Amino acid sequence: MDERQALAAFAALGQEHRLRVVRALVTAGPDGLAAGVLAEAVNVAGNNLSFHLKELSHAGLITSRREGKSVIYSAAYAGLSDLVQFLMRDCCQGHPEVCNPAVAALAACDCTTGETLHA
Amino acid sequence: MDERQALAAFAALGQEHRLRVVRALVTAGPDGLAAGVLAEAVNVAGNNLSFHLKELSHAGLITSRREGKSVIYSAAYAGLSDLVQFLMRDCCQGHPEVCNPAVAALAACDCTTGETLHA
DNA sequence: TCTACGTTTCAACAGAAGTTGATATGTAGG
DNA sequence: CCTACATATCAACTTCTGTTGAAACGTAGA
Repeated sequence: MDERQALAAFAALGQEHRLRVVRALVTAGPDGLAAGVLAEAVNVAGNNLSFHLKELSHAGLITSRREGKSVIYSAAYAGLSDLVQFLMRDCCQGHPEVCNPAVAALAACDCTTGETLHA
Repeated sequence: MDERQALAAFAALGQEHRLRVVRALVTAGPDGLAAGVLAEAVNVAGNNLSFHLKELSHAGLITSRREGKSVIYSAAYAGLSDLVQFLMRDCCQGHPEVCNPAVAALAACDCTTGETLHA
């Protein structure tokens, strides 16, 4: 991920409705949510939400697929990871005092499979 | 860190000059950089930079201290960590497939002291 | 205290971003 | 094919954000 992509991703996440959409989609998991369901979840008009979804899609943070009449959106887990990687890369330029708290935070996250942490 | 703070932080990082400032400060380490030096580094007029620095400060991403005539800015490592934690917290809502790539990315970062990773 | 230097504040402007309502596309069922 | 439903697009408006130039503040040395 280069600066331009990171910039787009951060800008996308720096908007209330879009941040809520991403959180809702990440929570929803790989199955994702239909645009209409999302619109209700974040309380945004459908046409307006569509605008934000396009923006998030361009930023590489979400993906979409059609299922019948609905369009299902889901979190782009790879994109989110890349963004974390970008932050980590920045924090690692010889100054471990930034990274270590993040590592500790991640270690406290119990969703890890144990393959990498808790070894 | 609550949503409002995360929102402010993401919005702050979603701006070219501010992202460059943060990267420069993170790279510079705890000693930080004077406002004038930063202005040259990111090629932004002093008064304009001051505006961005205030914004980053409000977002909790940087701190400042006066040293003689200069004002020295440095990265708020705790704030950056909190932001990472916020992303991690979101990604951990029962869906390890998001978290694991991030964990792998962090594991590849060689700035860790080895206390948490590489165990 | 006067001057020089570094930084910040302010008002004004220009441009971008978000919202809204109307309209269009695309899909399924009768 | 026609209708109903779900989503997307478009143009217009409003609001927010970033930039600029002028001026103020605060600090250090003569």
